[in-house]
Amino acid sequence: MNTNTPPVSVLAPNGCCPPGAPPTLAPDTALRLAEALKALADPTRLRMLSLLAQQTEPLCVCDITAQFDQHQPTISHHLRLLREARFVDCEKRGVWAYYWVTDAGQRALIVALSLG
Amino acid sequence: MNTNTPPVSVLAPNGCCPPGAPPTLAPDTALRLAEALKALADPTRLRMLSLLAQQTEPLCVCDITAQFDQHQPTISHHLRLLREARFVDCEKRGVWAYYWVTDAGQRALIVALSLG
DNA sequence: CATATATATCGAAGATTGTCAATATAGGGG
DNA sequence: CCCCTATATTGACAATCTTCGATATATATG
Repeated sequence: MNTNTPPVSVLAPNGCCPPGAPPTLAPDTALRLAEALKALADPTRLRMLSLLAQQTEPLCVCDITAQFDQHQPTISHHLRLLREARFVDCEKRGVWAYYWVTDAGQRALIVALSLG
Repeated sequence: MNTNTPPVSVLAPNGCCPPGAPPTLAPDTALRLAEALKALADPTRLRMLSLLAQQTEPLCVCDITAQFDQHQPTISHHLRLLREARFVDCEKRGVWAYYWVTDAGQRALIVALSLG
């Protein structure tokens, strides 16, 4: 189907939603979704999530840092944003901090990748 | 499953990907995905996409503008970003510009909504 | 042609974000 | 107790983003 011509019908005639159709987005829902999307909308964070999602065991920050060109505070900053979005979680063991992907983080990554 | 404890196994032991598992993200792929996610990561644009996805017919800019609290240049700016991301397309008829959601835009909206 | 209207573009102000150097915190080893 | 190392936090700066007023463009109408 050619999306460069106006569609005869896209979704939801008369406000009634056909199967699989997104309903109208309430402003507060849009805000919440936008926040989750912002946490994903950075190449470094996407790669971090991908890296963590491939691990059998949680990774410590120094191993994560080694995979990127950015400096340690920057990595720490991105990990914090991912944590605040509940896409990763962490645990301190001695001097080290170990990170892993949450269920929500895995779903988010799969969702992001599906954007092609 | 409790995501607040380190997982025994998340995905991809030894770099081998289990069914449905995201592969490592190449930097250029991450960049491209991040750009698409940025286009989605705004409450106004999410609501615009949702509004357009519900229409049987393309909507003209003045009708879109009427649904939001922002001024016309702001709406025009957001529509441009959605267009550059190929999530919407438009056509001029006389003085009016009519917008509709592309296939990619519909997929993106569904994907965004699936973030919960 | 003059005017009115719909939309886009420009330019600027303010907010947010990504990055890093410097510093703080805290655990482990001598 | 002192030092070394791993990580987090702070503060600064540049870049990017959102928004809006002003203006440009283009079409229809009288």
